[in-house]
Amino acid sequence: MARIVETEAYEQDDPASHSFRGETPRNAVMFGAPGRSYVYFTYGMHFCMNVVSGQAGRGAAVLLRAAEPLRGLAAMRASRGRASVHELCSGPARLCQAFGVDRSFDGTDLVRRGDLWITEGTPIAASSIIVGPRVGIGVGLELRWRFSVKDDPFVSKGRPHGGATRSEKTGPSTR
DNA sequence: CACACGATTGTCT
DNA sequence: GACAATCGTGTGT
Repeated sequence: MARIVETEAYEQDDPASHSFRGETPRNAVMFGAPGRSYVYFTYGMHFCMNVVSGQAGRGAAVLLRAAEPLRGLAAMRASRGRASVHELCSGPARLCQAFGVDRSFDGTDLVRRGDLWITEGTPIAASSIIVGPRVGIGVGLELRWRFSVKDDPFVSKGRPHGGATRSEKTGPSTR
């Protein structure tokens, strides 16, 4: 179980989004019902997980980039190899590895409690949410759709994140 | 069918 | 800070 502390949004009219060029076998889940997980394989070795966030047919999702481990740390370490608590879930692929998320979780209903789900967590003050450009993309940098908890030690090290704060809502938890 | 390229991470210098 | 690892996917021939 972990508390999500960093996310990025992707939309269909967004050159950085996997859904930008339309539906394909890989991103099909993105165009389906919201609340499901879109898991993709990248760099020949990593999985990353998103929460489908648009209406069916829209192709929008939120990438989960980092989380604070809360329970089941031993299992996370077993999946990731010995690592400090700060390195267990601080990155989209690390998070997936810690939770054992692979392509078989593509399309999982994250609203319903099952093997993997997300539920509402403790509210985070709008003033504590940092907004900035997304990480690891070459286009769409003008969109500041990366959100993270200010000064949270479990945020990924993808890039310095000194943006302005903005309004948002909560910090849920997974499994 | 061939090929270029990742919404990354870990290791080495 | 630089770079290798490693292969599914999308695009073009």
